[in-house]
Amino acid sequence: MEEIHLILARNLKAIREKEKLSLEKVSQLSGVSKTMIGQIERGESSPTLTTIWKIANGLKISFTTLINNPQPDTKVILRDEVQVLPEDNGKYRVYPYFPFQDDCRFEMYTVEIDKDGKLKADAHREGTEEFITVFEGELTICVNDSEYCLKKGDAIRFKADRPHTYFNSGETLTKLSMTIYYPS
Amino acid sequence: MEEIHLILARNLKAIREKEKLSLEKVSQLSGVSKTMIGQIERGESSPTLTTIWKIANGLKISFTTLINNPQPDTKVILRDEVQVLPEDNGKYRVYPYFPFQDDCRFEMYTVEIDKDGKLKADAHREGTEEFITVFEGELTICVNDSEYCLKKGDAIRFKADRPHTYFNSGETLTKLSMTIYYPS
DNA sequence: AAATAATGTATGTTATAATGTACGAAACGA
DNA sequence: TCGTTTCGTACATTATAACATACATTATTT
Repeated sequence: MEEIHLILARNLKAIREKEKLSLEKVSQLSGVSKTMIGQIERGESSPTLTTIWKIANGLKISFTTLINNPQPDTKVILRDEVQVLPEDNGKYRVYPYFPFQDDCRFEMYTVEIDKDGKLKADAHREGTEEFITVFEGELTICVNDSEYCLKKGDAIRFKADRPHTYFNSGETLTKLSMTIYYPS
Repeated sequence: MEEIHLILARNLKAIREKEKLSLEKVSQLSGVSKTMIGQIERGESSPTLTTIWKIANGLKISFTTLINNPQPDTKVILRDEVQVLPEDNGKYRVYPYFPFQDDCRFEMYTVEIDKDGKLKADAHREGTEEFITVFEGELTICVNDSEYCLKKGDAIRFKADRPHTYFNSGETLTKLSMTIYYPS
C-alpha cells in the first residue's frame, strides 16, 4: 500500500498546477505557510487534520478530493513486495496481499502456519465474515465451540464476530487464503 | 464553523463506544498509542494524516466516516458569533455567515463597505459565479471592463472567474449579501 | 546585459503531535 | 476487605509539523 501522504502529495500538486496557482497563492488562500505546502507536495510531511482542512477550504475542494487515490485498473502484487506479519513466534505468518481499502469492504491475506502453529483471534465487528480456502496442509478452526478440520482443497465460511482460533493440526506446512468481509 | 478536530473527536468516541472497544484495544488495532487516541477523542490533538489513516484502517472504516459532520436540520447563526474578516484597512468587512462546506458548493457572506472602501478580487476558479444583493447604500462593481452601479435593492450575478472589484461609490455605508458558487 | 520580480527550496526555530511510563478510579473476584 | 484487573488520564520525553526568514533559480522587463 502506497503511503497515504504520498497520495495527498500527488493530488495537491496536480490540483495546484491544474489551477495554475503558485505555492504562495495557495498559502494565501488557505492560511498555511508556503513552506508547508511545498513540503506536503514533496511528500516530506504528513500534515495535521486542521492543516488539511485549511487547504481543502482554501481551494474550495472536498477533503476527499485531496486524499482519493485513483486506483489503476490493474495492479500486480509480487510476493517479494508483500511484507510478512509474524504471529505466534513466527510460526503463524500473514501476508497482506490486499489490505483493507475503504472503497472495498474486504481484505485478503495469504497465511502460512508451521506445524503446531496457532492463533487465537478475538471477535471482529458485528457481521464480519471470513472465507478461508486451504491450499496446502491441514487446518483446524474452532469457532462457536465447534471444531472444523480442513484438508488441502477444503474451504470454510463462518461469522467472525466471535472469538475463533486457527491451528495447524497436520504434520506439514499449512498455506491458506483468507478473506475478511466487513459489513458497512 | 465548528473546529474540524472536534468533529473527529466526537465521531471517533462514538464509534469506539458503539463497538465497545477500549482505548487500549483501538490502540492495538491501529498501531497508534492509546494516549494519542484519548487525546484525539478529547479534542486535544489535531492528528496527522498518517495517524488518521492508521485509525481508519484499524477500525476498518472509511476516512470520511471519521470526519463527516452530521449537520443538524436547522442552525441559527447569531451576528455576534460571526467573526469579521477586515480588508482595505477595515473599510471593507466580510462576515462569513455560511462559509464553504464541501457538502454544498457555495458560500455566503454579508459584506459592509465604508464610504470609499474598495476591494480588488483576483479571478476565482473557472466557472465560479457570484450573486450579490445590495441591502444598504450603493455599490459599483467592475468586471470585464464594465462598470455596474447598484443601488439599494439592486442585485447582480456575474462570472467571477476573472478579476473584479467592489467599490462603495455612495456617501453612506453599503451592506450587501454575497454568495459565491463553485462548480464541481 | 543588468535589474527586477516571481517561484520553489533550504535553514533554523517554535509549537505540538506522538509515544512510553506511571498513576488513580472504577469493576471484579477471592 | 484486600488484591487483581481494566480503563482512562496525567506527566515527561522525543519526533516532527508548522512557520518565518533567507537563498537560489528562472522569467520578465527595462
